[in-house]
Amino acid sequence: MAKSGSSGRKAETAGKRRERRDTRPQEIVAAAFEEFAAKGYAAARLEDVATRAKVSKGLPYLYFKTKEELFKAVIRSVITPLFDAMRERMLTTDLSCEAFLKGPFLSFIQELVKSRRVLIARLLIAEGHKHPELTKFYYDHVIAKGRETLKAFIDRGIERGEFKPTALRDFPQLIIAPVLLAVVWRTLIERHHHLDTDALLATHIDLLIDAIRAPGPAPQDESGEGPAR
Amino acid sequence: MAKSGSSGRKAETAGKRRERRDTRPQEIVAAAFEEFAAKGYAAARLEDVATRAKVSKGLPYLYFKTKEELFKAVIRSVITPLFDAMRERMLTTDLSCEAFLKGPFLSFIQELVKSRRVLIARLLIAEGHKHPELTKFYYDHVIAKGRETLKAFIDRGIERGEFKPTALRDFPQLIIAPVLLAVVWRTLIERHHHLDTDALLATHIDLLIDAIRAPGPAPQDESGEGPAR
Amino acid sequence: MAKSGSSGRKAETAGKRRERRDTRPQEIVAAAFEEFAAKGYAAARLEDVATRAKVSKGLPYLYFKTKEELFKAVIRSVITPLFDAMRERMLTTDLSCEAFLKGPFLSFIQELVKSRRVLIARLLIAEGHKHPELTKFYYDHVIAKGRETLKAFIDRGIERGEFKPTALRDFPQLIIAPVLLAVVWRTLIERHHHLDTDALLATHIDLLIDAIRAPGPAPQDESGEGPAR
Amino acid sequence: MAKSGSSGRKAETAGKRRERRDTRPQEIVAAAFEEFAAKGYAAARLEDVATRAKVSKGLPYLYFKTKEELFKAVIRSVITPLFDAMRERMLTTDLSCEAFLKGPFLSFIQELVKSRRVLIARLLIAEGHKHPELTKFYYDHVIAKGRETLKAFIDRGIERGEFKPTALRDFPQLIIAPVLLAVVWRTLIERHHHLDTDALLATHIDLLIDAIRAPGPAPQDESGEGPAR
DNA sequence: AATGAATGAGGGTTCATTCAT
DNA sequence: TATGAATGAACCCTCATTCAT
Repeated sequence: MAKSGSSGRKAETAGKRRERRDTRPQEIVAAAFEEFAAKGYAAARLEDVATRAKVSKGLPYLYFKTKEELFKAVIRSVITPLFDAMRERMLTTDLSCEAFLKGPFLSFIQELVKSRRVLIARLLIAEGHKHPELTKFYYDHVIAKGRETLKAFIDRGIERGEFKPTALRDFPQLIIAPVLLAVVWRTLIERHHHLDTDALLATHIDLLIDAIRAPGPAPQDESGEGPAR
Repeated sequence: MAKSGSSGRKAETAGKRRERRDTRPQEIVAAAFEEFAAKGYAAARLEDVATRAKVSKGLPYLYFKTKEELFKAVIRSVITPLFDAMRERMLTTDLSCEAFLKGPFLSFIQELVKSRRVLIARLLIAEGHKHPELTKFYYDHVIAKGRETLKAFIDRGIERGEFKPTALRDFPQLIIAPVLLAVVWRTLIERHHHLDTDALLATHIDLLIDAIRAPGPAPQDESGEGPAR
Repeated sequence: MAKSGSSGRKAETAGKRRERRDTRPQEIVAAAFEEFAAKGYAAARLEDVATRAKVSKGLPYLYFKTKEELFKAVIRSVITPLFDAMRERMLTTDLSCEAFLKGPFLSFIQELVKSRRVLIARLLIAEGHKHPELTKFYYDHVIAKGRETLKAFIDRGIERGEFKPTALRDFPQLIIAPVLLAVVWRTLIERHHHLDTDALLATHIDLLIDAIRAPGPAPQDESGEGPAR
Repeated sequence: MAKSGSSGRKAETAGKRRERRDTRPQEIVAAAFEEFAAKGYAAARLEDVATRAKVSKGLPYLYFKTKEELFKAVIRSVITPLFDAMRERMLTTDLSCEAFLKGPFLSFIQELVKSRRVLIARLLIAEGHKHPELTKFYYDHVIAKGRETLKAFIDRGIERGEFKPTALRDFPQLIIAPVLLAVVWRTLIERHHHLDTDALLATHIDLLIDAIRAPGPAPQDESGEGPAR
C-alpha cells in the first residue's frame, strides 16, 4: 500500500522532474548569462548563478563540468538564433538594397544595440582571448556568415546598378562597425554622456549609401517600415 | 674625483634614491600593463606584476594602495599622452581637410590600431563598468575631447566648402568607429582570420569623404605622406 | 530494518544534515574560544581555529562572515548563559541576605573565577575597545543587569533591616570588584605567585558585610552550603 | 676653508645629534606607548610609532631589536617611577591610618585611575601571558612591593589600635581591587554608561575602613587634603 | 537526480624587518 | 648615525569544485 501511493506520486514527480530536467540547463544558462553580463566572467559566482536559476549550488555541475564550460554554453546559446532570420531576409527581400538597408536592416541593428544580448559582446571582448575555440566558434557562426551575407548583399546592389563597385565589397565589416561602437557606448559611457544610438546608426547608413550609391535616377523610398531616426 | 666632495656624494645619494622612487612606479605600471593586457584585470595576479617588474611581492603596495589603484594608474599612463599630439595637428594643419584625413590622420589611426597601447581599450571595454570613475576619466580625457576636435575639424571642412553639411557633424564618433572594430579584430579574431586593418581604415576614410565631399571641382591630392593601403 | 522505509531514511538524512548544520557552528565557536583565549584576538589564526575544530580552513566562513563575527559569537556564547541562573536565585532566595552572600553567592563567584569562561573577560578587556557594539552588548547583558540585581538585593537587605543604608547602594560594582582582580591574577600572575582566590573572595564578602551590617541582634548562619575558605 | 666651515657645522651638528641621540629612545618609547595603548600590541604599527616620534621607519630598530623588545621597554618605562613616592609616604606619614587612606591614598588612586599610564594595565592584561618575564618584572616591581607596603600599613594600623586584626592582612589586594575595576570601566564601558570613579573609590575606602575599624573612641578627621567625592 | 555542507588552493593585502645609501 | 625603499612571510577571505546524504 505504501508502494501504490508512492508509485503514484513517483509518476507525477517523475513527470514534473523530466519536464524540469529538460529545461533546467537552459534556465541555468540564462541565469549564467545574466551574472556574466552583470559582473564579468571572473567576478560572477556560480552560487549566484544557481540561486538565480532557483537551483542548488551543486546542480550546474551536473550539466556543465566547469565554470568555463558554462561560460562557453552561455556564449553559444546567445549568438546563433538571432542573425539567421536577418540573413534570410537580406538574401530574399524584394526591396531595393537601399530601401532594405534604410528600413529593415537599420531597424534590426537599432534594436540589436538596445537588446540585452549584445552584452555578450563585452564578455567576448573581455574573455575571448582565453578561449580561442570559443572565439573561433563565434567567428564561424556569426562574423564569417554575417560578412558573407553582407558582401553578397552589396554585390547584389552592384549587379542591380544600385551601388558603385567600391572597396566596401572587401570590408563589409564597415557596415556594422558603428554597432560595436554603439554597444560599447551604451554599456560604458551612456551613464556619463547620452548618445542617440538610433540616430547614430541611421546617420551611418545614410552616409554609407551616399558614398556607394551609383549615379543615376534618384531612388524613391520603397521602405515600408520607417525606422526611428 | 669621486671623493671630491661629500656634498657631491650626498647629492648623488639623494639623486639615486629619488631616481629610484620616481622610476619604480613607472616600471611597475609598465609591468602591470603587460599583465592586465594579457590576462584582464581580475585574472592578473599582483605577484606576477611584481615578478615581471623584478620587484618583491609587496612593493607595488608601496606605490599603489590597491590593485584597483594600480589598474587606474595603468589606464592613465597609457591614455593621457595618446591623443594630445594628434589633436594639436588636426587643429593647426595647413592641409585641406580631405588631404589631412587621408594623410596624417589615416596614418595615425593605422598605427594606433597596431600599437600595444590599444590593448587598453579591451581592458576598458571589459572592466570599465566596474570602475565608473575610470570610465568617466576616460570619457573626459579621450572621448569628449576627441569628439570636440573631430567636430571642429568637420565644421572647418564645411566652412571651407570642402564638405557638405551632413549629420556627421552630430556624430563624429562615426569617424573612428572602425578603429574600435579593428582593435577588437586584431586582439581577438586575427588569429582565426586575417584582416588588413590598414586597408580597412583607408577604405573607411575614402567612403566617408565620398559621402560628405561637397560637389564642385575635384580636389587634388596635396598629401605628402601617402599612407599604406 | 534500515531498509524499512525510504521516508524513514529521508528523515534520517535530513536529520543528520540538520544536526550537523546546528552542531558545527558550536564546535567552531568552541574551538575559537580556545584559540582566542590562548592567543588573543589578533594573534589567533582562523586556520588554527579550523584545525582545532577538525574542519577545513574555509568552513568557519560558512557560518561566520568574518573573524570579528566569530569573535562576537564566542563572546555571546560564553556570556549569555552565565549569569541568568544566579540572578534568578538572588531575587527569589529564602535565605537572609547575609547568608545568601556568604553561601550561594560566594560559592558562585569562587567557581566563576576558576572557570575557563572568565578567560573571556581577559579577551574583552584586551580587545573590547576595538569592538564597541560588543562592549555594549556585554554591558547591556551582563553588567547593567548584574548591577540592577545586586542593587535590588542590597535594598532588600536594607528593607529587611539586615543592612544599614550605605553608599554601596550606589556602587554595587564594589561587590564584584575583587572578582576582576582574581581573574586577572589567575590568568597572569598565578604562575609567579600563588593567590588563594577562594579565601580572597571570602574575606572580601566578610569585610563587606561587616561594613554594612545593621547593628542589632547577631544573625545566625542559615547557610546550608558552606563555601570553601 | 671648506673644512673649517664644515667642521664648525659638524661640531654643532654633532652636539645636536648627541643631545637628540640621548633622548630618542625615550621619545620612541613614549610614542610606542601611545600607539600600543590606543591600538593594542598587534594592531600597533611600528611605522606609526616612528612617525609619531618624528623619526624614520628604521630608527627604532637601532635601539630595540624587535617590536617585542620595544613593547617590553614601554611596559618597563611606565610602571616604576609612579609608585615609589606613594610607598614612601605611606610608610612615613604622620597621619592616622584612616586619615591617610581617606586623604592622600584616596587622592592618589583617584588620580591614578584617571591617568593615561593605567592604559598600560590593559596592555599587560592583553599581552602579559605571552611575555612571562615581563609579567614577572611587573609583579616584582609593582605588585609585590605594593602588596608589602599595604600589608605593612595595615599592620601598623592594627598595632596602633586603629584597626581590628582582620583577614585583610592576608589579602591587601582587596584595597586596590576597585582600582582595576575603575580602570577597565573607564577604558571600555564609560562610553556606554558613566561611572563616577572618584566616588566609587571613596565609597570603597569608607566601607573598608568601617569594616576594619577597631571599636573605641570615634576618630576625628585629621586629613588635610580632602579628595573629590 | 538533487542538495548544500565541506574542502582547500589561491590571491589581495599588511607589516615587521632588513639593508643599500 | 639615519633614512626609507624594498623584502617576503603570514594571514584573511573567496569561491570553484567535490561528495556524503
